[in-house]
Amino acid sequence: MPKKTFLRLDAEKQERVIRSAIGEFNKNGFERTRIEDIAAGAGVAKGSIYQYFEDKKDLYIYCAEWGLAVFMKKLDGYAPTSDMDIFEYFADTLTKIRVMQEEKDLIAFLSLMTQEPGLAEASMAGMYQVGDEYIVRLIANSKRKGSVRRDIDDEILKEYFIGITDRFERRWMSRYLDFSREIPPEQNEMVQKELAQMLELIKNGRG
Amino acid sequence: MPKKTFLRLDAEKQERVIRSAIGEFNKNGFERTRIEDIAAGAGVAKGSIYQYFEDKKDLYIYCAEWGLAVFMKKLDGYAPTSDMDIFEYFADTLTKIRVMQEEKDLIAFLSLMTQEPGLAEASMAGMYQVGDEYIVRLIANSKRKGSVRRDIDDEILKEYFIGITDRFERRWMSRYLDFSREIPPEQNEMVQKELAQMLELIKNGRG
DNA sequence: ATAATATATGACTATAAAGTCACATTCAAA
DNA sequence: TTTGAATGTGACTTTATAGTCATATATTAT
Repeated sequence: MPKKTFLRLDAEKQERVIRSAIGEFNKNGFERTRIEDIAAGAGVAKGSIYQYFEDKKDLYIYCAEWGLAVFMKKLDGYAPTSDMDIFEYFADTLTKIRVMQEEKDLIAFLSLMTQEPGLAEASMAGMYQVGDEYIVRLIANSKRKGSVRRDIDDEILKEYFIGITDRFERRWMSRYLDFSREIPPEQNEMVQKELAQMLELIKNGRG
Repeated sequence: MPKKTFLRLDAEKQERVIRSAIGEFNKNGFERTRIEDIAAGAGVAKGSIYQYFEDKKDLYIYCAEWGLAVFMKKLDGYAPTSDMDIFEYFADTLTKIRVMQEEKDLIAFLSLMTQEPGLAEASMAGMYQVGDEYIVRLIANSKRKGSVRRDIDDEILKEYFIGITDRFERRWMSRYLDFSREIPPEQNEMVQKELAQMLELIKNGRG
């Protein structure tokens, strides 16, 4: 838990500190990250970090919570509507990728977090859960509408969809990491073409 | 590179040291692992570790290489034959899971390795490549035989198959982690049932 | 049996970075 | 404009553990 001093800081400075920390943790992992570098990156003195947080671990955990909250808020704008079909949802993957691409540092941090032993495991649970809930809802909607077969267990369908989409999202996302802002149109076309093939496989099978 | 002293040790002692190191690196990550603990786990003195390896990093890299070699050898017995169909291959997933389950520590170590910045990235490449090559060969065989449709790019098919199977393998593997040796038969039945549903989705589609 | 060489050990040293703190600076209130 | 509280700072202290080394023990050669 950050100290009250940190919470009284103006939002801009808070974010500067957290983003710097996330960047460093991301680059080096928890142990190899030096508080001094985080401080330098945020343009404050090392001592200040200790005015804000109990210790390095406290800072890390706050980064996790903060990052998770920001990420979830972003994702929220991409939540499936109550009667949305899973295919409609996937059709718009490009938007999702773009949203995530804006926060690539954050996402990299969140996914590395899962590997840090004994730090923020608790915070993580929530993250996966949200994604899972979306898929579960979409499967229910789709079964109701008849666009997804009803003879397969929901659990299996969930794993199947997550397996495929995670893999492709990662693949596509990595294509956008290099571009800072302007994305060449052929990039988008390429993704759309691959997406179409992916959906085709899901719909008509025979791998 | 280990020192010659280490290489002259009898195989049993070498393995004890490496397995202990892998266990510790696995549990704590590179930085948080104490050489003293590795030594204790292997039943040798801390100083001995430095008779065997240049430093901690040297030991880590050797663990990576050793682990990779062991893993590949195990996997080798599970390579697809030159005319094997991808569905035949998947049908026997249970064997693969069992083989991997015997080396769960090793596998956990190898997959965490990818996250350690600047240590054994080079060694990793080989690992993924092998799995990829298997799938590529299986896709070619299957397209030839007609059990996989020919109108989808190999690259897309590869991502699709790896996405699904990775996800399910992870799921199933985690079920076997708790059991040390005797596996209740209903466990195997459960996996077989899920596998059947997974294959059904791949074959006939409609998510 | 003796010498020479290789291996084992754990108390010790060096070092890097976490965490502290006395003092400086800024801010807000009266 | 003075005063008290909050915030900022970086030189200093502490701590943890990587890595060393003098010495002991085991092994091998002659």
